[in-house]
Amino acid sequence: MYSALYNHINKFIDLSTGEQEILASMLKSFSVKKKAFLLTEGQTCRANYFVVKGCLRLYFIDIKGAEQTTQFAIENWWITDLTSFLFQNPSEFYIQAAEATEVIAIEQHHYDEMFLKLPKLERYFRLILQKNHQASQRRIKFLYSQTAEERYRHFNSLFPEFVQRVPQYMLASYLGFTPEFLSKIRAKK
Amino acid sequence: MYSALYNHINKFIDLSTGEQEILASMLKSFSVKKKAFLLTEGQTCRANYFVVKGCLRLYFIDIKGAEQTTQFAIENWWITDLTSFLFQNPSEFYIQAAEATEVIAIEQHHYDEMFLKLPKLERYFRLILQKNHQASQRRIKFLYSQTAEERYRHFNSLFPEFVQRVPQYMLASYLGFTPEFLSKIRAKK
DNA sequence: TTCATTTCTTAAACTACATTAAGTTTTTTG
DNA sequence: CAAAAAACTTAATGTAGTTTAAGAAATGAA
Repeated sequence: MYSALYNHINKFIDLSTGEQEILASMLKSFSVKKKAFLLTEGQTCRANYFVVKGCLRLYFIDIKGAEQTTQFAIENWWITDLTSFLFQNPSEFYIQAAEATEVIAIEQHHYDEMFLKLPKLERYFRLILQKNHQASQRRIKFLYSQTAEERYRHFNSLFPEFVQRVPQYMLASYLGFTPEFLSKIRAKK
Repeated sequence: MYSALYNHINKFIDLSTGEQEILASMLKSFSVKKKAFLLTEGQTCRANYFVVKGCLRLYFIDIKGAEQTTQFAIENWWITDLTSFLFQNPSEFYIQAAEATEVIAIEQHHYDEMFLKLPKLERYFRLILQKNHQASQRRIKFLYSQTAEERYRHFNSLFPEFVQRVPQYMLASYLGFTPEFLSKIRAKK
């Protein structure tokens, strides 16, 4: 049922079968159709989502009405609007499936309970959050260090398969420019 | 000696006097003069730094030779180049004191040991990293949602005292524009 | 308290990227 | 598989922010 998550957890800590069962009682697993939403603006973010298969994205709508993608999550990544999730207040973000996606969710009312019942998971989530923090530091450096064109070429060389996987307008907003400009860059060469 | 850190930790978990002593054996505390470096490009980041008093900044030098500030840390914040710290490989960043600063440091060779000896601290650092992740999500949204001028005015209204505290050229690079443009904005009104 | 260094300001010329708008291609859906 | 919707392209025009360069002000050191 939740083996994708158990496998991931076991890369970082050892979770016994008994502990897996306790964890299972606090999880949900389900499919999300392409373009369906797990969160929309104004809603409270109910869960922290682990992607088993597929791709989710986190975005918001800016003042001009344009979608700004701030994060993607593919297989074995967690994604949520952390502030809305932790404090159960209204979100300014959307979480949408960029592809048909299978997720495992831990809802907020189980989140604290999980750490009480399975304190081992403190370590797992600390390590996951460290990876997230590394990713954020890399991301910020990336955004500050290059022009839009360089950012696209660099991203494309690092993750060519991912670039193929999502629509260009999502990628353009993730990289911080317009779809029109992305077209222009691609036409160049 | 380390009371600023103990106080901070005790906001999140309960650490006994005995546990504080164990922790103390893995910490160092020292002063950093204004403009002095805790890390420079090419060096391996030795420690994770907790600011007791003062202000540190994390920055890198971009292709054009300009300093790009990616993070500030004031009282009660941790700062490090996480990738270089965790994997002990050469950093592309500098960590510099923006003011005379007192820090508490945990060096890499004590970091894993700390979690073995004091597993309670898994929770503390998980919660700290959650706060960091919230801050990153806010930061990215902020960078993507507004023009340079709006970013400055917004930041200035949120943290007026901090804006006074650091040189404008550091702030400009943190907000993603040039010092000249910041001057222009400020002259406007 | 003076000299040197660092930081900040001003302004003109420039450019990377946005905007707008129309047309084309691809994907989705009944 | 046809029609509609979504995604992508092209190109002209516009602009927010950069670059360069020089001078002014503030800060720090001796």
